[in-house]
Amino acid sequence: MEKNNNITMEELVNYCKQYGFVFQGSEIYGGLANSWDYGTLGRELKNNIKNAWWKKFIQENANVNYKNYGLDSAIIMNPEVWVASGHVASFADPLIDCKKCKSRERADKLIEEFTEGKETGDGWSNEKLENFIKENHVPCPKCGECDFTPIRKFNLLFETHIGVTEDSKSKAYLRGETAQGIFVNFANVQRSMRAKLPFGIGQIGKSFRNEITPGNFIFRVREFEQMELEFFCKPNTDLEWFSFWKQYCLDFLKDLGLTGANLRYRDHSKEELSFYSKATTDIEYLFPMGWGELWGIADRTDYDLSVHMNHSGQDLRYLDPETNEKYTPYVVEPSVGVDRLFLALLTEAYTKETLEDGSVREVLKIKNFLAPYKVAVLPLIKKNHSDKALEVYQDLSKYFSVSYDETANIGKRYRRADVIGTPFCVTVDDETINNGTVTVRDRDTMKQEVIKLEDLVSYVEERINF
RNA sequence: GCGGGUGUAGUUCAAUGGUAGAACUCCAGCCUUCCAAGCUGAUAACGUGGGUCCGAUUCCCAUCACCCGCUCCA
Repeated sequence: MEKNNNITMEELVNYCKQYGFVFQGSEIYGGLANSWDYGTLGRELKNNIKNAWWKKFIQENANVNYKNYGLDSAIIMNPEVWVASGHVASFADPLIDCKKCKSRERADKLIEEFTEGKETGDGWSNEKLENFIKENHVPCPKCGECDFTPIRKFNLLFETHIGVTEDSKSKAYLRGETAQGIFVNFANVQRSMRAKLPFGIGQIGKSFRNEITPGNFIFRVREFEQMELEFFCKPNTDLEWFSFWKQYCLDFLKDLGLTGANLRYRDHSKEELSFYSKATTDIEYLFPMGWGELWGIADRTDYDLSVHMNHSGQDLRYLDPETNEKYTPYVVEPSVGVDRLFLALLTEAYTKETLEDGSVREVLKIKNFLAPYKVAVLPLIKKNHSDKALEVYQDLSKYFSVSYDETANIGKRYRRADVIGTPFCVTVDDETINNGTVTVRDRDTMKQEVIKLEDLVSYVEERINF
């Protein structure tokens, strides 16, 4: 299987732990499966990723043909939202285990395969599914036996209760995607922003899914962060916008520093398409464990707004001011996981570089605007220059995320900055005290430049923009 | 969920049924006017719970976690 050989997953996990990007969740209690905590540098990187997305998908409106609006909706919503969206029903796959070989199967899929598609098992009760399997001796595809456990439903939505009593009336769900918060607020945003089609609503936030099989470090976890844009457009213009956003997302990824060789589109086949979707394309990245979905771009048609209209009884149609027609907008959804993007960026950026003298330099070659720290301030000699260096550190901290390091010799401190991707090292020496100049050293070229202290902020500012 | 592997310091690796060793890292100090130098010192580990045993990091069982492969994937 094809893999990204730049770094193994194990090395990446260690790197993240060592330098404070990602820690095992609840580590002192033996961990909790598939939960990870973002450390000091991880939070910076994650935040920079989110800011970049927000800038490109919400803030910037260079294209006069549309406008995108921001939103931050609640994680816990009225449970009817999830009934309407179909999550309560379809997140509950009917799963059975083979008692002989312990493999787990979907009962409806087994029947579908067994009958070669004549029966799909869709919408059947558990009893009906179980009876059909027993009566027809549907075999386990692994071992051929027909000896299954009863059907168990695994609801992928996390359940919780509102209020202090655990009665069924108070049942609520943690959102399984941020998208529904957008759909239920479609009319609110449209009205309050006086928005005209086509327009998008985007938000960044945590979502929760009881995944059957999580794994691969932060690639698939039960608590994750999404950046979703729901782009509303006139019916029959959806495929154009679908193509548009496909390209826009790919360009964005390249702007973040992912290389084309590690990116590809993968169109969903008809069989694979979700029931709501007319077309779906994944942008996949070549992770250390192989190709994996990074970004899903889906043409959701008018499915979402329609089901919410039906279920809530509210009119969510759009009155087109040009034609005076009322219609339900179509939706194109580019949806990307922050954690996956984080993983992709570290996979891409981590570099072991052999220098001319044969020594090896570990360096995180990440774009400047994504780097956790923009500048490292270093006194050349601790006892001579740290007072002045601390002054510089304090001043720069007003503008950027800055680190300070006075331990060990200057070369070592340069390397420490390299390994976490800090683009600039500012060294304070006698010249700083006497002439007000500092040496700025570049992470990628390892070249140095002497500049005036008063020019430092603008020097860095010019080089860290997205 | 299945199969395989691995759990010893922050990291990489040793050894051992009876006081767990090292390298790198980190920290303090010395030295040092620009790319992991050197010297001195300090901190730091047997995933968790049972069992066998006089005694378990070592053997056994369970469990937890991670990695690899499959499976799955709104």
